[in-house]
Amino acid sequence: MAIKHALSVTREADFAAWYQDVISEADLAEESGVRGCMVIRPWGYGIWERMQKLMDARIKAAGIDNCYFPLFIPLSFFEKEADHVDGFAKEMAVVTHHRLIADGKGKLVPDPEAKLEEPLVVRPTSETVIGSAMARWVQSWRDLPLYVNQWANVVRWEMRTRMFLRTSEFLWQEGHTAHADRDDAMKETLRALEMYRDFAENVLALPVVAGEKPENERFPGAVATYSIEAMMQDGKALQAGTSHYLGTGFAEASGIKYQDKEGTQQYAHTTSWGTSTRMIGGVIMTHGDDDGLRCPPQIAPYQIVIVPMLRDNDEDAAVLDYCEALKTELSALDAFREPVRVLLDRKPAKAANKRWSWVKKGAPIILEVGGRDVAGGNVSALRRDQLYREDGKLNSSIVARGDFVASAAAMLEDIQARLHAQATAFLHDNIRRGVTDMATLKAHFDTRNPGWLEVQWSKPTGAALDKVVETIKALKLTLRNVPMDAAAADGTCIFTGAPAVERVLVGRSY
RNA sequence: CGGGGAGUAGCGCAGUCUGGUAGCGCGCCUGCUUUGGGAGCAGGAUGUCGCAGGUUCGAAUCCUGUCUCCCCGACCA
Repeated sequence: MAIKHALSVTREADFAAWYQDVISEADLAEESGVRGCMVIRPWGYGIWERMQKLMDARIKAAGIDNCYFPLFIPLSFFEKEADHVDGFAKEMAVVTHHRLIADGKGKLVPDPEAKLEEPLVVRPTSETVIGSAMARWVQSWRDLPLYVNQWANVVRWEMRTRMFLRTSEFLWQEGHTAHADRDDAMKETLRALEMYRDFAENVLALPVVAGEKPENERFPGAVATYSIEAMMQDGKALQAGTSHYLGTGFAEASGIKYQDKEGTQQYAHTTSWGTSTRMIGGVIMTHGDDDGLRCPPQIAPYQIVIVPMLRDNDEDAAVLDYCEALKTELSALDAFREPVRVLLDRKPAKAANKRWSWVKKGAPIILEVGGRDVAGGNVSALRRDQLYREDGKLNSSIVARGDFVASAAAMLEDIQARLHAQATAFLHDNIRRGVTDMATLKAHFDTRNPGWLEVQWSKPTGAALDKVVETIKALKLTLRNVPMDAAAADGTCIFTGAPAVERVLVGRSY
């Protein structure tokens, strides 16, 4: 029997359309009418809140506290760091007036009298404004290292936007640190990278490759940029988090100086690192299936949803009482060292329709409770990661209530583990190694969902690197990163023929 | 920002070429019948046709401008 899936578009038929369908059908987000900006709906925002909570705990565990800096940054701050300006100038929203005036035709227009002396840009990232504060806060070597993090929205006027993956406004956390020397700053850069890798793997169930970005992919103004790269189900790469060692460039631009133990003035070495709402897109494209999202239990706003089967008769009160008691019992459980999050869906709609809406949203476990379950002391349980039986029917199983409650926490942890295992197998199966010539590389990327290649290269710089980038760009390919755990090079560079020095990932990307 | 497509009810669309005052399906509401797997029948509600100008006796339809979305580039988290 053919399975009738909840979505009308399959991943196989049209991955891009499927992605948008999941976002819409799972009530994650929608268009706002403002160019490139989205309305994040409660289920989508709930996922973000879970990400925030668990990421914030990791940041705080590293001894880093939160703070908040202004949305507006004086233009002059940006002009101080040349590479940074080059990188962001083309995509900044600028505030030039502070008042509107009626034009006499029923319209409001910027009041020419209210033009700002110095335009303000809406932050695309906060290195410059935080740098100016750090310059005040850092005087002595005793003030270092200095750590801050902020949760904020930023605006980058991108030419082409996609829900969660690239929106004009997005939500993120940005960590900024200042250190006495390169070693300490680099240690922090790599600590943040490892924090992200751990978060992606263990919270999002998102397998990633951590590594250093090639020179051409560096953050504007950075000395070194590291990333975690995740592989979507269409084989494309998604940069899911970045960590930058900024050298002394930003410190020189902002005047972050300290007196060392010998009494001489030194520039601090700074870092910055961030993760954003883009991760939600990564979760969708990693764990989603043709029935919608499969939300990893750790970030599911509700892990267990109880759908009562109400029939507008006298039985309903007993069913609801049973469900309330069940909810109380399940809420007392712990999974992943937190109370289990349970929702009793009391909306007056048909049970079958409510069930499918939770399937599309990706609630990890859906419990259906009807009069017969109440009478028999059972629940009907449906695992989102095991939706169908082999015959194509829904894989719901009727189990004794006590047995379900006893196994619920372990079941959630099992769902999390299986999603991770499945995605990890996909990642590993789709990284191909051993390709040493461009003809084979080209042929490889001529196939459907080619995944990535890990190739040996000579790490060219400057014009030589530009040439490599140009060559692969013609194949719609990018250099993703140099995996930290890749084997040592032992051959020749696939691009230049020179002796290879390391291995780099090549693939299409979002 | 360049090339292409599109904006008409909550959603998906027809109507636009050939101007005459708004339609279909789903959804929604009401009633009845159903009820353990996305129900059936009947009745009903919902539109300044993206927005702003213009042409015309008359504009969803023709003209100009503009905004937003989708696809392909360029750009990027």
